[in-house]
Amino acid sequence: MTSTKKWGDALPSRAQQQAIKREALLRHAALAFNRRGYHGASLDDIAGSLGVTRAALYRYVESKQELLYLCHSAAMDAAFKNLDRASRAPQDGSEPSGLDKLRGTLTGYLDDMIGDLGHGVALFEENALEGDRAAEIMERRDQFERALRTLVRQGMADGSVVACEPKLAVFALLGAINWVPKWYRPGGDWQSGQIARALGELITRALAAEPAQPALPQDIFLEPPNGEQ
Amino acid sequence: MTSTKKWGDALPSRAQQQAIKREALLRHAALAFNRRGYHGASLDDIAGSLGVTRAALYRYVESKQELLYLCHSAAMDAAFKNLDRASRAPQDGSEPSGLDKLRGTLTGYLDDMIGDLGHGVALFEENALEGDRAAEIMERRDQFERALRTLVRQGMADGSVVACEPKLAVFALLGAINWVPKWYRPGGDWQSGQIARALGELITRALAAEPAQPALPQDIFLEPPNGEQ
DNA sequence: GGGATTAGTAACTGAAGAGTAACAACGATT
DNA sequence: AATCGTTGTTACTCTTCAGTTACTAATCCC
Repeated sequence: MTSTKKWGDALPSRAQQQAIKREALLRHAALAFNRRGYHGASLDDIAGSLGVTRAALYRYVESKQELLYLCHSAAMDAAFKNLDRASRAPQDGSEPSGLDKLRGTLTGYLDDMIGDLGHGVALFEENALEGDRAAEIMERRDQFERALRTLVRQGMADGSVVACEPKLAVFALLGAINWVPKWYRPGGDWQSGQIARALGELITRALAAEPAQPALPQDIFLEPPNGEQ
Repeated sequence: MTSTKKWGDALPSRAQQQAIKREALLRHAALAFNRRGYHGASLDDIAGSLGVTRAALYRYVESKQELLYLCHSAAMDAAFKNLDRASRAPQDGSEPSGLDKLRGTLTGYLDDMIGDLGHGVALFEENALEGDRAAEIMERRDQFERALRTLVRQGMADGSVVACEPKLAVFALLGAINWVPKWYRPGGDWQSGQIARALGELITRALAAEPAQPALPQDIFLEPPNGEQ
């Protein structure tokens, strides 16, 4: 025997399986919360979509509240990850403009939200969070929004962004992005990365000081993907 | 006696009072639905905010579902009212461009949503609608979205709108607008009309073929209204 | 004033749903 | 094979909440 385990190392360990299941649980929960709202989505629904009974979920999560918290926490992780990446990475040798950073952050964030791994889809329903968890998420969210506003201001300073009220502008951008889970259906006509890029271009153009860029990969979209109006 | 009624005609009639109370109920319900979600907002909450007990609400509305329906219905009424107005009214003698119509529709719609009379604030939670009412609202909403896409296409034809995918663009615009009730608080730093106009300008610029217009009443916003970041 | 209509309340009913506890099935380890 | 930990189930409990009913108070109209 080369290994003490059945099937060698092909099967994931117990701990790994636990983690995998937890991930799946978060994804399904986020989907349910998005569709029906926190209070509207019952644990029976979520458990059912996983082919399991409600009681089983408590092996992976201590309460429905924690489930919601974990979704929001993952979303915030993605937000800051992309903010960091976009703020750091030089665009093409030169320092990226405020608008570049903004676009990079939002595009990456959106891609994470709706992409294959995206389970942090729960962005409505923050009011359903309670107690310390609520406070923590609100704090992180405010921090993210402040950072975005700073990027807007930076863009106005470097000439990449038009004069505007940063708070209002950031709300508008986040609105457009956070709305996506309402209509996006994986496996639909569009790929997630495609949407993220196109939408990122579209909404950051609302802030761009420059005239519209010449259509770059935009032209993918010139034809409707199917015949609908 | 000039009138058979106490207080003359100063007091509204019974029927008028009924209507006024119903309006107030809808406003408070919309607010509660927006804040806590349909399932999260209890009728006790809503009744309490009106200084009344839950049972009293049933004088004005036959069920919680109807309450939600009426909110959405009012929102759709506002949507089509503004679509009509903006599509009809010539901007300044000449036929308005696709972009003009789009901006007019969305600005007016948003103003109605958050303005003083705005009680149709409930735009999330459409999934909480059931049965025939759900079908009707969905149908009207789809019709509105189709009309907006048509305006986008029209704008591309007349040169006022850049090449883009209309469906995606409309989703983005509606996202930004529907997000507003999440952060807007009446009596805050900004007036509703001010927000509607500024946000309308901002988001339609995402679609404008033209270079950014020179800052018009935009400059109201150049200074943050109070000292916050 | 007095009878009818309207507005509202307090108390109950029934259902849904979150969380728990007792128990069964499975698997790994020895 | 016997044991122990893990995963999951069934069957409860307890709370919350929508909706109803039977009543009281006010208001209108004659």
